[in-house]
Amino acid sequence: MAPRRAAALRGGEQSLREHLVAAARALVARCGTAGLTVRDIAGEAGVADGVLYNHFADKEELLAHALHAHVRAVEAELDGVPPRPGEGTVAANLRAYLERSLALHAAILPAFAGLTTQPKLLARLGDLPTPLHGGQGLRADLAGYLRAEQGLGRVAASASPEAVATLVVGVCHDLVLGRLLDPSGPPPEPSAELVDALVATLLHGVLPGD
Amino acid sequence: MAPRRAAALRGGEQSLREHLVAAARALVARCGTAGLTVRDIAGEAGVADGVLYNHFADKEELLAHALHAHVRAVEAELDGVPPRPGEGTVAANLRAYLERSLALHAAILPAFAGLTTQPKLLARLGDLPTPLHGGQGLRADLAGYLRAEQGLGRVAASASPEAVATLVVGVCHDLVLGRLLDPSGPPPEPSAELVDALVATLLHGVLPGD
DNA sequence: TGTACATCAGTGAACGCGCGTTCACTGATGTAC
DNA sequence: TGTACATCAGTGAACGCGCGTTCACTGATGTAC
Repeated sequence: MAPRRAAALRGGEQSLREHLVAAARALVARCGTAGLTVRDIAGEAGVADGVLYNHFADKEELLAHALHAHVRAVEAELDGVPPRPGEGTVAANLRAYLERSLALHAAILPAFAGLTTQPKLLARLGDLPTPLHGGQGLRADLAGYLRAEQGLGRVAASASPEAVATLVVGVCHDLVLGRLLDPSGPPPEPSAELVDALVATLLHGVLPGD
Repeated sequence: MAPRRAAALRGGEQSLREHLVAAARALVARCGTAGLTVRDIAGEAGVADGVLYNHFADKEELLAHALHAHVRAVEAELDGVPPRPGEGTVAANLRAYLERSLALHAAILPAFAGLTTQPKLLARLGDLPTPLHGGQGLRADLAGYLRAEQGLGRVAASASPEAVATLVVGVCHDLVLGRLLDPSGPPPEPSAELVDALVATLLHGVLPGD
């Protein structure tokens, strides 16, 4: 009772299911889910076209797992830890959050681009055990950080942590989407000047005499 | 030398080309370009499947014109005129720009969703005479408005108009994208409280004692 | 230890469907006489 | 004015392709004797 083993797995110890998710994840990270075929995935995995149906109900279930794995991998690769309230300066911490968020979205958004038009895949994603953050975790972290700084008096009590978090995440969407819609675009990183100006705006606002 | 006339045009005076663009525009506005077939368009137009190739090189050229028309129509429908520097208060004007931008993106982004994954269509869009603004016009308007207010001393000289414009447009992307990725989402309009908080953040920043 | 057999995950050719696109045909209108 | 013909945009059945999915078959491994 030990049947055939996939040629691609000879010598490895991974299960074929995990192997398929890993292959799909590599492709999704590179080109997103749109235009990705089951044959592409089987080819990347070095495995027969049909096997995936021995482990997943359909293509979307496999892709949902691949997206899920990708997001968790990117989050795990974010270097350093999020800034802690009371340490350093609020300016430096806000900049750190902005840069973390930019890195996260630059790695994740391309994979999610086109997802809005794949309701079947969105539904499969919703079925996964841990609801997928998709950058929402970082947004909540930032809002929490700001609330803590309000408690310490380093951020105005009148400020809205949710509004700031929305502005920060929004900027990331904007910068990454702009690049996706213009393939001849500039290098991935936004200029240090723009990041400076964004942080300064969030800190001081635009009104004169602050 | 007056050949056959499309059944759907009987009584109308539009050219079939314009009729096709209008039909495609209606569908694109409703459901975006992803999953839209040439048969859907022909059906909406009440016309034979093949006619579009008498007027356009391919499906993408027609869709590019449809998107173009849609953006211009939405821009034309935005009510009122953009705030003018020196009039009213900066706070009210910033809010007006934010609300204009939200309305614009709510109407346009769904049609652009999934565009990142259609390079052929992106290329066709780039071929169109007027380069498509896609909300970039409003961004430039806002930056220009802020520069003018700087000249009048109502906005700090140290502020960055580009950063503020990026934050405003980014928020719109964020709010609309969030709704697209969660079909069970809340009503289109973000709460007045959030808009208030966003404007206040842009005006005053988060630092205490401003 | 050696041989015949049962198991069942992996294999990949084949199926069916929907899509973009083509093209032989249709038929309303203008022209020739 | 009336009739025969030429024009060519519109028509829609058909083509070819690529996709997701299926399923009869393969063959490495464990079991029976």
